[in-house]
Amino acid sequence: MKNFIEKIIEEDLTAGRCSEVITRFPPEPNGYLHIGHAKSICLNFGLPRRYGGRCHLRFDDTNPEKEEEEFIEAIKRDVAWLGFDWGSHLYFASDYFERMYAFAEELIEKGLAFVCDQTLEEIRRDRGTLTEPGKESPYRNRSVEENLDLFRRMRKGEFPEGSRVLRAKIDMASPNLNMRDPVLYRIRRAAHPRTGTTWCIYPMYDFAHCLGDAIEGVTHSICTLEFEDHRPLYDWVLDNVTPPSRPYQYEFARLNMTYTVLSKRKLARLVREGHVNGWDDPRMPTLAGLRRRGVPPEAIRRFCDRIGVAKTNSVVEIELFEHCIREVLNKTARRVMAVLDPVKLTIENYPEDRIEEFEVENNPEDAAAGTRKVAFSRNLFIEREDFLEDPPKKFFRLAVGREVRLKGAYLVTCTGVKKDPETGEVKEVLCRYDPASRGGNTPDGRRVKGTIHWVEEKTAVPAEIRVYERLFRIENPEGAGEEFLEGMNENSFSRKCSALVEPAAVQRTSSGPMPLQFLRMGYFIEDIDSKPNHPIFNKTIGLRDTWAKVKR
RNA sequence: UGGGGCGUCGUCUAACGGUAGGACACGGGACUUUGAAUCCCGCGGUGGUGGUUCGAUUCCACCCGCCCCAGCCA
Repeated sequence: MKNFIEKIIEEDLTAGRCSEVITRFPPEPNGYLHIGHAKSICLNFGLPRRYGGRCHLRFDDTNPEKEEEEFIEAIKRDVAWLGFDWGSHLYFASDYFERMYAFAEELIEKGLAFVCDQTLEEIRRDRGTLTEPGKESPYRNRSVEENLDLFRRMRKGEFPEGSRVLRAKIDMASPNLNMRDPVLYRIRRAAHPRTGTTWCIYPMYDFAHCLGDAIEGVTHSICTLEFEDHRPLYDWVLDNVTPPSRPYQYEFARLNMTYTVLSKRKLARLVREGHVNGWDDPRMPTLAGLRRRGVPPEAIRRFCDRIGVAKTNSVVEIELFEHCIREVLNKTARRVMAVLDPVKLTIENYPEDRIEEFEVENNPEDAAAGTRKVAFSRNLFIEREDFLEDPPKKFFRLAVGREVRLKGAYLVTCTGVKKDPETGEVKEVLCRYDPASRGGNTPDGRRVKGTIHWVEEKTAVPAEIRVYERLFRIENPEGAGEEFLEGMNENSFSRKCSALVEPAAVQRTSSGPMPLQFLRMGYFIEDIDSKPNHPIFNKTIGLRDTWAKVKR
């Protein structure tokens, strides 16, 4: 299946308009990358992978007031983690400032750019409106010599910030506002993270981006739909200077996802105002957050494959993303047993001092994952929600008089329950086991509907488990404007501080945290805050839960 | 109301002018030592009106709806 950009590329290749595909992923280092960027990254890096060529990582660092070194490093880390390699092609728009400056002088010499002394307010006022043409600047007809002189003095720092700009001389009556003598350069005294104070004039996006593309020999410059109106300006600049190559811009629809905000401003606000714990909070749709949450990069790549690339504004259901996460984790996550909310289970007819070991599989989807041993005794813990005093008809788990299988161990029948006399809370569940069911088998062929997970009291390891839900309870927080915070889910984060996990869950490997499936509960991964004496796990995502639907 | 874009199952996305297909979601069933996974089956769509054509999602006209643009942000 081909998307429209791939069709364009195939035509270009066939027609000989280019011999290889050179793309670029051009983030501005003013925030962290998120799942929406992943769509662009997969597209830009995927195209040359498919058709031959390369993709550059280019930082669009033309606004020193907003950009930071921290973001540059974070972005590199995230792109690499996603699985893409820019090789030696790491670039910065700021590397081209000198050459861009020369192109600006070329425009001035051709009478196609002028230095404008109007204030910001005057420029705005004279731009006109959507329905009325703008008014030409009184400085529009300065001589080439004067413009050159003024522009050079702008560069030297002779004028205060905001006092003058360089503008393209195009058409103040254009129905496309971007063509009404757009600003090309402005004066900014801020220190740039890379060029420091060597420059005090900085090129605007529309001037810098197309030239960056041309300098790098980019063939297909792919961006999002909101830049469609800028394409005439992209072309104008390249058509009016002598660029080293001639790239073309194509636009696709950015990703939107239900229950998620993806605008950089809103994400930055969540971080700044402390609604989440940083850019890598596991509830964040940032790549750093998803990584910490335990989402494998492969799942993100698959997701980007499946959502496709088109020009239709769309909102992808988060369920598709969740499906991709489960799909990958199901094949790769080691199974272990963990009880998040423990209640004692005592097997009355099992000897007090006996300990058995059972061999269980590490991943039924992957025989190569092998098996491990789990300890079993008279005293266990099970999930509190797996016992019900007053069970509904279709409840397959434990209740007085009912039999269930303890995964991998024995069948047990519930004989009673001990409760706190004050609160009525269940303190302990009592049962008797069937010695003939060792390993969870039923020699007599009887069928048990329920199989529950458990941990053994003496060997279980206490752990903290951090449970994350969707950050927003409303489907379209992005559409809620500035009030999007009101759509936040107050229960998006909770801790299970008295969880118990089997020892295999905390076995460390040298290659970083491994995705785990806590049997019947979901996928989890050890958090970076985790310590050997205080293991912490993040819930990546729950298993599909048909029972939850039956209950409803 | 100027300009630019976009309308296909609930959602996302395909279909040289020739049987509207896939994925997710949803519903049902089989299987199951995870109420998971897996496997079957089902559900459902071309914004509207005309026109061209043997035949239109595709071409044309008009209409309707949605998105983007008035930063010295990107």
